[in-house]
Amino acid sequence: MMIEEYEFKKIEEKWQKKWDKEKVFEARELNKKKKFFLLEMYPYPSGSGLHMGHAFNYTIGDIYARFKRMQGFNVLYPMGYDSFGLPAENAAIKEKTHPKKYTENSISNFINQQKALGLSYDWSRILWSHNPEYYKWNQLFFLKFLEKGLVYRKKSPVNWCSKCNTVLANEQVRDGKCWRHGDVDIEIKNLEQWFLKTTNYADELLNNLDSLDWPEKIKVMQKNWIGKSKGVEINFEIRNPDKKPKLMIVHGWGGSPKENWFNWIREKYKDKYEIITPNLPNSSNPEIESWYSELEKYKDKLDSDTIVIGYSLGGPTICKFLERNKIKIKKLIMIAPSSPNYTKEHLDWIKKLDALPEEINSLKNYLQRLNLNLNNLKSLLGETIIYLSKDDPHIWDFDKRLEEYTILSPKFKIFENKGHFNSDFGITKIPELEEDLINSWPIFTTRPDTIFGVTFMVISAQHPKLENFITSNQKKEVNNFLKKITTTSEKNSEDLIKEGAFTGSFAKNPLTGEEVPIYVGNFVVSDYGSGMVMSVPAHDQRDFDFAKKYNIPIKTVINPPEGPLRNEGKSSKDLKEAYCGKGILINSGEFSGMNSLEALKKISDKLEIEGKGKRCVQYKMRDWLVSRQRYWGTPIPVIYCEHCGIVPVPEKDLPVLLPEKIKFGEGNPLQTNSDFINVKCPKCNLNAIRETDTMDTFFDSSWYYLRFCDNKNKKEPFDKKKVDFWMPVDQYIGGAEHACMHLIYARFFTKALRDLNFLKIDEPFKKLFNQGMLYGLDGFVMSKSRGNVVLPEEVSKKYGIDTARIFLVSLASPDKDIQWSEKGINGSLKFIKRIITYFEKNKSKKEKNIDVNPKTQHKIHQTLKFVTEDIENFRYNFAIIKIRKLFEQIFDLNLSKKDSEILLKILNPFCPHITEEIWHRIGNKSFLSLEKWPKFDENKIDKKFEKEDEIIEKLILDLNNIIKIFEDKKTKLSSLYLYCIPSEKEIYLNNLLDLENRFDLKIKIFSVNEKEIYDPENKSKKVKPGKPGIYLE
RNA sequence: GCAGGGAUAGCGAAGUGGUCAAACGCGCGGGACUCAAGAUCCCGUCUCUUAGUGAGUUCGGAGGUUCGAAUCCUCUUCCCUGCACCA
Repeated sequence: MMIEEYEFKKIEEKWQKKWDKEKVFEARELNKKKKFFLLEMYPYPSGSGLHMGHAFNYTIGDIYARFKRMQGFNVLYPMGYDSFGLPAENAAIKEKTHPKKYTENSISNFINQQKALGLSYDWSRILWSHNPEYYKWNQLFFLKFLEKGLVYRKKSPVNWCSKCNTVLANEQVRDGKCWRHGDVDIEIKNLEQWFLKTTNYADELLNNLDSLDWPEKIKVMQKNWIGKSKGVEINFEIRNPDKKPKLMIVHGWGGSPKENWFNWIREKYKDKYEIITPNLPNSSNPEIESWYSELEKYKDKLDSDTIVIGYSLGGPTICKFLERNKIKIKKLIMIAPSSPNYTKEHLDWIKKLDALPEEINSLKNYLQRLNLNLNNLKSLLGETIIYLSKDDPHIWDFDKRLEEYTILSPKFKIFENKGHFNSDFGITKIPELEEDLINSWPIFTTRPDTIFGVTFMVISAQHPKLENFITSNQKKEVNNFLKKITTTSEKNSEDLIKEGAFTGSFAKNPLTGEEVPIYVGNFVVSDYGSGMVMSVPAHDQRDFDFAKKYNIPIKTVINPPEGPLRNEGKSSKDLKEAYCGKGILINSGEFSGMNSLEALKKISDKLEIEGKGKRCVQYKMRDWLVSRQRYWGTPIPVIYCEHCGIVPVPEKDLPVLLPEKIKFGEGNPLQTNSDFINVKCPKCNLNAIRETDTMDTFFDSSWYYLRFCDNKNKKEPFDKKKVDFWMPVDQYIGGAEHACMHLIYARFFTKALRDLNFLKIDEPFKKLFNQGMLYGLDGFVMSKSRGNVVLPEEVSKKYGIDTARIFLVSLASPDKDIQWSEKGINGSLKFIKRIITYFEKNKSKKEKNIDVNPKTQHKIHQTLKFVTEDIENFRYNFAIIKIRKLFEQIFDLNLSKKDSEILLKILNPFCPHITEEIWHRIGNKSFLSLEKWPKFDENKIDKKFEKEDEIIEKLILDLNNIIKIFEDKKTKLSSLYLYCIPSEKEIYLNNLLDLENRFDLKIKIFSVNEKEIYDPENKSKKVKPGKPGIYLE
């Protein structure tokens, strides 16, 4: 049966073909066996093919799959390709070919290379994301998310990579650079893009982490990424001496700007607001167009800093106006608003009115034409507050009215006895309105205990509302500053000096009443909290640096619990740094003397009671920007219609196919493809255009594991029952680089799909294993461009793929990064050869003289036990060591067929081809890969053998030492006399033959208490337990 | 700066209170086999010493806790990975 090295290749191919042909590794939904879903992160099929790094990766998974399969699990171990994406598109452009052709070529190379590694995938489950049968479901999910409000479109500052020619998600920006192009600074562009509302699940994503069996490192990374902080949102009243914000008041049907409550507001707020009071048509003429034409006059006056009050019918009227003109305002206050939509009940109610028939008719007409789309309106309103009274005679169904407006997520203020707010009391009797008319900004802080130390505010230089703060006096200074920070490209935030400029506006501290200046600064993040911070220079290092630079007062309000008082005998100029710790409050009014923790609670309470703030949580995590301005991805299934706005592609029209005939040149080829862009609007059937952005490829990889459960389904993304059967993934294997991207997105998807009733589970990946990275000879990550790739084909040509597999996993524990080097691979080859030799020898011995020594049994079963545990826990390196040791120990023994087959079985996951071949050659017809994993017999394991072994090993060591000395003296030895304590005599007797053979000596063993003892040098006196006396001659 | 992980014999890499001069592999040295080479097998591989022993110095560096530390604590140097002005 002699197997020679040159046969390796032939054997590998032979078994790979057989496994394929007999569908050995195909998974079925069988309930008899326990399921086990093992998954590796599906690879991007790189054009440069598969290198040793991949081989390392997949070997780790394959060993596990084979192990679990033999253990009797119903294993699902699939493979697919993350085949959309920028690199393929770029490579195709470079090589003047089509991305599809390029990608499919890469995939088929990948498959061949993977098969050559002997990986036991269920190839029937293969999938690739550029397949319309796959990305169709991306589009479906997108639409479902859109319906549920989990997808939205927003204009906001986004990250733009000039080399990728597209926007990037937050997660894809590192150090202000592109994740793919370390040399490209990210530009911030203000674009309208599609976002996935990942933040909806921020809390669940965070909380569930504890329940996951994942490496601590990944969990910590996700925790930091989500970045939850608890604090208080404090309202600071803002004053721009130059410019009063606008307050528009829209009266109701039959009203006029002269109403009593309106005069009251004008009087009280004339200093704080520029008050706009459109005089709308009266009740005898509620013609929709005439109302609009009046409002139209004020169109350009309204801005993002404006507050609008709409009373009664004025509420939905102003809503319609804002929606129609897409005007963003800061706050909408609706008092006793009419229903946003015309309904049957509405009509019934109108009929009951004591009004002229013409009036009723025109009101009916008005309402019918209102046709308000609250969904579109929502994004235009910064904040919405709705006043309702339960006894309002104009509301026919109170709960329904609440529900109608819920879509705007307003703050409802509910009263019991205010009627339609137009009684004799008038609206002046609602103190809450005053609270809503404060022109304030919420400021998030985790340290409300330092609020008495606020000496200035800083708004982000990137803030979209920055303009509202700049006074004409300060315009020049601010613009100079803004220009400076966009031109200096010291993006390394490490060295970024805190800079800013005074905007001219002020903010009023809600507790002290003190006014402090508002600065614009380069160190404030625009989309965290409200983009403005309260600065307490005495107790925050950043604020301190800033205050020093611009000579802003520093007010100490906390003394450290220990150490010198900070405010005593020291002017702020003497302070060297901020004190950021806890302590005792000073200079803090009624809170002075409390410790920080107590004050934090008390101050928060006070702010909440007085309506000046509220406790809240903030997350660092942002919503996931999924639009990409590139061709090679899933088209976003949306149509823009001039009349109907954003219209989702109807589900029946899916998939929106990515056109194959395209021209690369300037920008995204979809934009220049008229066949693709021009469509009829599904709603109104007029000409419309398609969205030309495609989806981030992380969208594809967020649910591919679900498709593996049912990859050929043409009717739906997957059969729910099949997903319920296989999911969650029992063991996921992949690199740590995806901690904050793929692994968060996939978790988000699972939760979102759960809430859309696609599946039941909360978490997709029960266990996660991070394999290490394989570095090239030069110490860098393997990549073709670096020229340091090692191809598995080359290695396996020299040594065989089984050798390579064993070598890779015995180098180090699989979670460690390793550097490739062929150094040492000979050891693995030697081991393979040893296995072959052993079975060759064993076979020729046939069934004679079978070793039945309990010690041998102990060794086999002990090893079996360890190896099983080691593989289970990904300690492959240990498993190999233990198997090697066992071979060493039994090499010369003639084991029973059953015992020797145990050896083959436990080796199979590591070197499947050669073991399968041996299995076959020793006369088995079945596939070794489908054999049962041997069970160790606890009864055969006896620790006493371990001790015995130790003693004998030591003896051998000693003997070797002594013999060497004699050899040096050229003395020939023939006899060995051993003296031991009586209880150990048996041990030596058991090993007598072995020792005699080994040393070619005649051996006599004496117990020290024996009378007839031959001991010329009194060696028996040295005897200790475990240490015999030795005499040689 | 913050968070996480490292530094172990010529190299790779185990080892987280005693059983540790430290698994295993590579490399290297010696031996067996061979005309020879390769392959294979056996032995050795911190230093000194020795009939199998004993002693000393080691686990990035410096201290400490302990009867006892590669392992625990403090400080420190260097390396990697992630995040980064998140209020």
